[in-house]
Amino acid sequence: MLLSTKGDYGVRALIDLAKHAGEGPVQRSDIARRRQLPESYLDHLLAQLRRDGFVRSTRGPGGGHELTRPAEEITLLSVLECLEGSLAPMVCVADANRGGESLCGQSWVWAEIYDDMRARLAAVTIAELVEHERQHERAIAANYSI
Amino acid sequence: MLLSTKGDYGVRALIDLAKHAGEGPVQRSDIARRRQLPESYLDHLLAQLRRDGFVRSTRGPGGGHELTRPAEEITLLSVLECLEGSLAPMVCVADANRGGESLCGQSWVWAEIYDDMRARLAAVTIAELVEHERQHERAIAANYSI
DNA sequence: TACAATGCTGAGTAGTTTAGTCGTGAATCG
DNA sequence: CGATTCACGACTAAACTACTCAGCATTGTA
Ligand code: FES
Ligand code: FES
Repeated sequence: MLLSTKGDYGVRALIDLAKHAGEGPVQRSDIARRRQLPESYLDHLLAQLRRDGFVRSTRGPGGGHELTRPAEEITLLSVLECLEGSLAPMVCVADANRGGESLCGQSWVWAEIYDDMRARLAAVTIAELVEHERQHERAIAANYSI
Repeated sequence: MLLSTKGDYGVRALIDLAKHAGEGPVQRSDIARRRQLPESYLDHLLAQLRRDGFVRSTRGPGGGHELTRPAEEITLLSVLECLEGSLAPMVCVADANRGGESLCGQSWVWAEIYDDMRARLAAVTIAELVEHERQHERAIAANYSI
């Protein structure tokens, strides 16, 4: 039932990019270090994200990666489906065969769960995750400053 | 993200047992044939279900498997967790470390999704699935009789 | 132009998981 | 006893995961 690490890692990377948006390209090595990801693995994830138009990359010195659009417009759902493929918990509720007859009498439950899940993931943007993180940092800072 | 077939198969088997409850032990081979499951695989699933107290088995001629309690008391969640282990979609939201600090800023989303999912699965019983199946059968029958 | 910094790509890989099969043994009924 | 049924563990092929690595392509700077 577990997602692979790809989705998690990819979202972490995009959060990092969003946080440094407007400061020019961010390098792979910086993302990897800050977010605790294996750099050579992150490489592949960024490639996929680029293919799907989430990021734009520039080579050469001073190069790196940037978001192609504001973080407010990037939903968690779109990122995860880019990196993980379909998030369907059962083959019979995958997007392809939604018209097909219910095979085993429990598929309707999974269909409901899947719809819920997608709705929740579609309602969260990378920008919100960045905001959450900033709030969390402020809370930590406040704790120490008291 | 996909569940393994174990959960699906196991639920199918329990639906079959529930449907024939009160008619004495049901044999593996019958379940396998009716529900289109590989019999020698079903074997392992029934073993697990027995270990966890969902079914009781008797050997010898006329032996087979029966539910230990009414289908109304068996939730989908309990069956799936028996056969699949934890259904957590991310390690960081697994039951073990629910107290642990959020690691990467998106775990709260997954925690919400996981809670939703468990709630939905806990709200459905094997008895309801049997009822659904019976209604479906009646609908088919009605269609043909017209 | 040389060269260093950076990203791009595909091949390879060790370990794990999935979805089973098979064989042997144990219990039970007649 | 012998047929029937479940019980259990060993085994396996195929797929997937989470990587690493080597080599190439592109770009900025001196
Ligand atoms: S076949 Fe899809 S839930 Fe059983
Ligand atoms: S570490 Fe759990 S969602 Fe990222």
